[in-house]
Amino acid sequence: MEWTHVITGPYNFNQALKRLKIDPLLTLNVVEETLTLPIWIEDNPVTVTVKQVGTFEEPMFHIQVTDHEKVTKEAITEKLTHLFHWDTPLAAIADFFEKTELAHLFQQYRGTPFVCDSQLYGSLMKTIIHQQLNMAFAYTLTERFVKSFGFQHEGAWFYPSPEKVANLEPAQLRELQFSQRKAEYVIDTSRMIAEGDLNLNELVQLPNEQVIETLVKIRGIGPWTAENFLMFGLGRMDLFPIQDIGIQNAMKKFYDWEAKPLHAVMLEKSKEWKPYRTYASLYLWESIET
DNA sequence: GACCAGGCGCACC
DNA sequence: GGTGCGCATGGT
Repeated sequence: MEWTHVITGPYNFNQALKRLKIDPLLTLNVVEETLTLPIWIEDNPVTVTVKQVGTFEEPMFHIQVTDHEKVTKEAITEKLTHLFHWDTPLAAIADFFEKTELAHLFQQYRGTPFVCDSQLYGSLMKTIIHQQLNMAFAYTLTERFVKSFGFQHEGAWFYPSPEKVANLEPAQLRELQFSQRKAEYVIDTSRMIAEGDLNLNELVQLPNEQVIETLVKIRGIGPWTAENFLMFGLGRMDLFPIQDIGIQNAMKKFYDWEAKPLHAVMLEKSKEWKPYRTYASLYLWESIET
C-alpha cells in the first residue's frame, strides 16, 4: 500500500538524510530524497520507504509499504510522525533559539529535524556499542552486529531479538572486534530484557529522571548512554549529554574556546536552551560534520 | 608511535 | 565521592 502525508513546514528532509547517510545499515538516496527504514508495528517487522515529494516550506511524503494484514496506514503514519518529528514545531523552535547564543546555528540549520532510531531495542544496543568509539568504527561494529545476528526483511536490516542476543557468548562478539567488556554489556542487557527485568516499552511512560535512574543501574549503561537513549530511542526533546565528546568539541569550536569546556560550563550555557536541549545538541553536532 | 574517539566500571584512596 | 586506568581498533 502507498499514500501521501502532508505536514507543516519548514522541514529539511535532505539535511536529515545527510546525517543518516553515515549509518551503513540504512538504505537511502540523498538526491532522490528516499529512505527505507526497518520499523516495528506491535511485534511485526515492517519495511517502509519514505520519499520527500514536497518542498522545504510545504513538505509532503510518499510512503510505501508492502501490504500487511495486521498493519494499518494510520499506525505507520503515527510511527513515522514520531520518528521523523513531523509534528514538532520546527519554526517555533528556530524562533525560540533566535534569542539565544545559538541563534546563528538555528538560522543555518533551520527546519532540520531530529530523526530517532527506528527500533527501540536496537537504539539501546547501538548506543552501548557506540560508547567511546570514533563514529566510523562504531558504525562498522554495529553493522557487523546486525548483519551477523539480525535479519533482513524486504531490503531493510532489523536488529536481532533480545532473546537471540541473550543466548550469545561474548566470544561471538569478540570475533566482530567487540571488546570483552562491550560484549558483556550488550549480552547482559539483552538478557535482562529477554527475562523481563527491563521493559523498554514501559520506559516510554516514565519521566526522563526515572528512565535515567532505571538504566544507569545496569552494568554498562552510564549517563551518556541513558541520555542518548532518551533522545534517539524515546525521542525526548530536552537532553544535553555533557559527557559527549562531539558536543564538547562543537562548543569549543562554536565559542572559539582554547580547550574543551568543563561540565559546569556546559551546564551553565545549556540552561537557556531548555526545554529544547535535544535540538541544541543536534545542531551542535551538525556544526562539526565535515 | 602517540593520542584521541558520540564511555564505562572498577580499583584505589 | 573523587581520580586513574584499561579496553579494541581506526583515524589523524
